[in-house]
Amino acid sequence: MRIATWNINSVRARADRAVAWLESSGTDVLALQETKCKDEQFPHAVFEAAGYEVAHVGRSQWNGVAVVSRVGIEDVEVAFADQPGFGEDGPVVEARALGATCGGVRVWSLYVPHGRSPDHPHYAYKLAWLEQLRRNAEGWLEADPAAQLALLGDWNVIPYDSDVYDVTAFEGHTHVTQPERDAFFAFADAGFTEVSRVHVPEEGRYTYWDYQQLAFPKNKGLRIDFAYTSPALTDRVTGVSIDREARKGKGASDHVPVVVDLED
DNA sequence: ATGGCCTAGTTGCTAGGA
Repeated sequence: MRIATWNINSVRARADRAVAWLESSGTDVLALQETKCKDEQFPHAVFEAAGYEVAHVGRSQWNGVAVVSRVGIEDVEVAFADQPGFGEDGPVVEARALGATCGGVRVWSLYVPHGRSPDHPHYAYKLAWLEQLRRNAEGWLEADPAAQLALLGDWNVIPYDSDVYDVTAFEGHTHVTQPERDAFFAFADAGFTEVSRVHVPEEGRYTYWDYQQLAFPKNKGLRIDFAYTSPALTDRVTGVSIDREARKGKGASDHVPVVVDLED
């Protein structure tokens, strides 16, 4: 089975591109982030015509996450327990996490809050969000140590200095602060393995390139999209790839898919 | 090659992204 994660940066603008990629890559389950639409606006028909079922949560033009699958979708959750919210007029739970069981694997599509700047309330929200997700993940493993869990998504954290083209460009910014990195690595402490690092250990293998200033041709990117797997699922992983071909051409998302292969 | 921001809504500017 082949599973993947991709921040699509508007599913309405790129539904055809996403389905073409699903078919050409032979992907069975895809976690999408930043669909940027409400549920009723999601282009279901485009995916269904290709044989994929869709579970989506989107409440506005912002955020939005989905799981699409051709091996079934069961037990959909549109948030994790006690998922922190954000808002000027009181916290509102955003469409940033969706869980679904596909082909026996519990897949979570995750869009971690950006943080905006280290002194912005969004930054505290980001840390709280990651901590509460990690508590849930620990609980899922505690309840079933043999659970096959995949935490897939745009983590909005640059774990190592080598995961950015020039770390000095991020001084004073989010993504590289120690609390964010600690929150990211806490999932490893909880028993999960970030399998893209295992199979794609080389530096300069980014998953995101800004649209501006020829960032992609110059390979001035960030590595911020990751796949954490539980021990039982890690045992099944045969390979991981980052499909930078998907960044090419007019109309590309600024992120590319991270693909995880599992033995049957 | 891969090419000098993009998307959607409150549209002709603004917010958000990283």
